[in-house]
Amino acid sequence: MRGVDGSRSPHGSRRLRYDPRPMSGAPADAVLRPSCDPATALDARFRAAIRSITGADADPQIRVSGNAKFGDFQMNAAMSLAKERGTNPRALADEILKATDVSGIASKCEVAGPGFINITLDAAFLAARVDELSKSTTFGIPPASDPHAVVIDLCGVNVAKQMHVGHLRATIIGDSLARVFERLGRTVWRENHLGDWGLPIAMTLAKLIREKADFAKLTLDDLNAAYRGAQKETSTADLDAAYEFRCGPHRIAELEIQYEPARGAMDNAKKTLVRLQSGDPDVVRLWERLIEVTMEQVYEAARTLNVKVGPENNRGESFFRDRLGGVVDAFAKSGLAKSDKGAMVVPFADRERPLLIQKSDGGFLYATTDLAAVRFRTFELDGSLVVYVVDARQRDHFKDVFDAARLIGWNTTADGAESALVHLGFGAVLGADKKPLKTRSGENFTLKDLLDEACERGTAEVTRRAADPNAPTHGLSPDELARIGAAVGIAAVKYADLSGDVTKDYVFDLDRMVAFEGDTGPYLQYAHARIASILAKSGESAAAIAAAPLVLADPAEKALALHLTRYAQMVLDVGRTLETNRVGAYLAQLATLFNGFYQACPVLKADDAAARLSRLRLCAVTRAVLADGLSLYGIIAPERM
RNA sequence: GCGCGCGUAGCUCAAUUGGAUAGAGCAUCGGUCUUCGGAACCGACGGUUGGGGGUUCGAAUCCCUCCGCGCGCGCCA
Repeated sequence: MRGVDGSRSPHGSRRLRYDPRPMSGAPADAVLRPSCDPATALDARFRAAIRSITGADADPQIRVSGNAKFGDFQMNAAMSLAKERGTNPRALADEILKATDVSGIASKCEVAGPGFINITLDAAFLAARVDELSKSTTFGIPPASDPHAVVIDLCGVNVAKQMHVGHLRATIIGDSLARVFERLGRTVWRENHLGDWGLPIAMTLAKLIREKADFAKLTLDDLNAAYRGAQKETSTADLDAAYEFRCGPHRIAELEIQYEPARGAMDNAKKTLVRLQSGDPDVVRLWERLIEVTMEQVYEAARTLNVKVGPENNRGESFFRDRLGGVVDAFAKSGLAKSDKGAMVVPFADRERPLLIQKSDGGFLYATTDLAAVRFRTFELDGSLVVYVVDARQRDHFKDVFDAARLIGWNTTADGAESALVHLGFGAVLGADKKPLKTRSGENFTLKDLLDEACERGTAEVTRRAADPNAPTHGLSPDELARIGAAVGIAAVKYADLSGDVTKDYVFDLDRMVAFEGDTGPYLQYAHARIASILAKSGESAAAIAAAPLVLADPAEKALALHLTRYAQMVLDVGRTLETNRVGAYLAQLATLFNGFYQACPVLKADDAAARLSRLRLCAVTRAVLADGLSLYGIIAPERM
């Protein structure tokens, strides 16, 4: 089971990175660069100048200026290069600047501070980049160079268990990453590694059979209750402890009698497991019904969340059940696994803790299934990148599994390309008291509770505003308002989660999550709706707007345009770092810059027709980028709200 | 005991991956306001980046150390 309530392993490193093209052999300068980003041209020009001076290929370190007063970009390489050469950084910056041809790109370049080169872009060059971006069907993102697939392990739901707030993260972070890689032109596999096999499921099944439950009418609550009941009635914790602490024979005998029913229930569960494993059609049918009932909630949550997870993504533990023996054999034959106290373990050179892949009773473990899944994902799904969006506490587990996979060479695709195996461990879900929310304590928010609440609050807010006769939403049907309200409420929840560092712990605060003001999902939706409104009111055709020449005269126009051209690089960066919060930061900045532009530059009331059309075009490009960016979070951008 | 992670404004979080004066939102206070959509905009207040030391032109970021909090540690998943 992939449960977010699992009890294993801590965080991944704060900076989660992997080499996106590990064995492709491509030279560094072949790294994808969007041509609509001015930084690409600047990089090429300064790189050439540096090569002419030093004779070496060095990163010119082109960065967006942290402060607008320094211009649009800065080149930072002079300082580190001067250090290597033992020369004066400012003098080297002067030399580089003299040797750089910035004609047609920059209107001003100057050396500042300890050796920065501040660059102000030429307005016409910037306008041309926006023009290029607006004509691109991929928003300027170059075609993917890696033909292999990206595999994303997400959702992590367990059969017979209610989804709770923790599953929100595994689901929407995974889906968002999948959308990013789809935007980058990669083939993406969303893998829902269901906990649908093994003793816990058999225990639940055995209990339901014994109690003659009506499987046709089973609800998820029934399953949940049976799961818990089965766990409880088979527990022999006190007895196990008595053995462990070598209690006297009298005490143990006493407990043996007390726990006789538990032994019986467990025996019964094990017999059910054997029937299930041997393919007994009666048991298999009931087992399938268990999965069906469980998954209904997942599909419903996915619909509500606008997440692309359905039956086609189900590939759970049961899928790998016939491959587990092969996993152990492969490790045994290659000499990587050895017998230890009757169990099979894979030892590691750099640490004490081995990876247990087979129990002394012959049974397989979580790790065995994961190893089978790694092999499937790299060899059969052709994944050169396999991302596991799973609770950060399972870090040690994945470190072991990935290292074992590398030892045996399963981290390669069928054609021999190296696969990056990455655990994206998200932080714990904490309560207002900063303590982890306990699962199965009965009182905690289920995922459904959260989503219902978000949709209700969103609908209430939209309905309240629609009561104003001047509101664009005035007069819409209750159904329509509820549809928009749900989009707003869900946007609030998703944005609150995805716009932070997902590897950090997460304070579950419903009021904050469904806030509609400030740096929120609805703020972005609002900006989108407002732009859509302007475009609709303009009376101009989309074709006329798209063909308008761009004139970037006002600083607010330039600032907005510059940010638009950076969209492609931002998406590439998310693909490289798996940091979904970059999308949110970019979009919030975009909305803020648009609002600044909106404040400073009249659009419909512009002084002349050319400026009006140019500004309408900026609006249109901004709207398109905003909508595409929101789609990377799976957030719907309504025309009115 | 061993291992891992975290610590930034009152609160929730950023910081272009080592760059210039650490930025947003919320909250508080003040302003814009007969509006191209106020779910907005502008401003003020708020910081010894847990403490200390080190590396260098330059550190929230890298190294060491201490403090505090959390997580994990082979026959569950």
